[in-house]
Amino acid sequence: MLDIRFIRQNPDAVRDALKKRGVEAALDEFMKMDEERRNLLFEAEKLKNLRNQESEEIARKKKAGEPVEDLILKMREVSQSIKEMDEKINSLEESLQRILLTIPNIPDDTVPVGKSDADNVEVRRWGTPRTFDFDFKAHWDIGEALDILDFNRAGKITGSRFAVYKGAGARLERALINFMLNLHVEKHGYTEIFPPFIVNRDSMTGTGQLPKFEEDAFKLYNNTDYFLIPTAEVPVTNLHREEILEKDSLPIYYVAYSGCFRAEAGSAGRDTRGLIRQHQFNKVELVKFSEPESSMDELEKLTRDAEEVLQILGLPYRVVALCTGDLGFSSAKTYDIEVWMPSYNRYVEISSCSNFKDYQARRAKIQYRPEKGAKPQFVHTLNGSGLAVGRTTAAILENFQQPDGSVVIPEALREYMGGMDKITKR
RNA sequence: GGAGAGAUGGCCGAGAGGUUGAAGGCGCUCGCCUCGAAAGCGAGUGGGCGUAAAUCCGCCUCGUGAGUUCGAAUCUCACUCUCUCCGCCA
Repeated sequence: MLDIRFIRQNPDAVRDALKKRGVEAALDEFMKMDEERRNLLFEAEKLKNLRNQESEEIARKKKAGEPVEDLILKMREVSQSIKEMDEKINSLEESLQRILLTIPNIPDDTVPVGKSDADNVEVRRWGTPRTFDFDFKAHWDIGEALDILDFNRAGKITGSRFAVYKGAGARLERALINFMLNLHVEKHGYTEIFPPFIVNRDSMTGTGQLPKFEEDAFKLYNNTDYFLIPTAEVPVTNLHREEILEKDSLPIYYVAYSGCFRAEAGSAGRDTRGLIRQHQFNKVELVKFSEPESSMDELEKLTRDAEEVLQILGLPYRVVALCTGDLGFSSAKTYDIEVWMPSYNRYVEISSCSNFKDYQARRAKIQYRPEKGAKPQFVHTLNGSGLAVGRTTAAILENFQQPDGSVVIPEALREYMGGMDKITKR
């Protein structure tokens, strides 16, 4: 959420930022309502001041035994006016809030301007995509041939866009989760969180999934207003919703494994095969809370932390800076890490690392005190996948497949696989 | 699911319609004292909004939302959460 004062004072900057994103917002109407609200508020406050003073007067007179009937009658009318004005103010506030919640974040100055993912800028590459001297297969074919992935039965159990992992496949997924968590906890200094996979509406609003993207989320219908989390970002960022953090506690680094659930509305027909786009998938998520001054540095470090997973696994990847048109709703700056996926013959997103600056913090009211006794300020929040586990499994199957149909397990995962160095058909 | 109790400032805890934004204590900050510390003494100490900012001032805020009233932390209703007992349960 943007600061309403910032919009008031810099409407052109906001308009410009939205244009770069390719988004329209009813700013003129917004400014008008804001002014009306403030005028009404001023009038209402004058009346409230009168009411407070006269109420004390009544108390004083009553105690002294003086008559108060006239005053009470007069105040009855004042109270009625206050009530009417408050109702108008409230309805204006609701409208303003509704608009405010649908205005995306302002892109950082360093974000390349562009319309779509075609305008994203490659920042760096690591590793070299392997050239195959045999007829390589897509991971869904590898998985089914090795009897470690079963999409058909998942369709029977639930429906499309679900997968069953079996045997070494299930173990590989679990190994990756543990490997990633251990790396981030032990080497990068993150604190592990195991969050609820179901959250309430306030949490979804705090991180920006709601109100605008409700159709993307799975909603629970048991007389509750609960949602399945689309990412651990939601529960973990909301850990500190409506809190004032100690300066000394910053930066805070959290890492969380969670299942993730996405309706994938609007992506019908895309990535219909394999593990790339599922309604349910596993992810290890990195979340940071930082002081404003250091959040850009923290974004660089967070991205490197995520990259290291791919480096240790030996998977080629590249990092791209998302352009203004491709930037997520709440993000001020995002790097996508894309892993080489032979079946796609291109790099495929496996992590998205973002600095939200104070946008989520303002929505979720996450503050800190810059100094003892100072006014609280909004922290900056960041997060990134470290990594999407299902896509990592897919990348391992494809990049490390052998001519005989087996798949070599990366060295670093073997201790998590009971020493297994290769998945073969059994 | 049934029965009961509760939710007040960073924490503990009073308050039961009228200078109560809130006694008292703890904690914290600053000052005095001290070579220094402790103790003691004095002062201060939630958040939001009000065109930028400090001060002043005003409005709002005692779980959340509505209501009664000239006036609500105090009364009414709904909701949320916490605790205790019973039931059920991985």
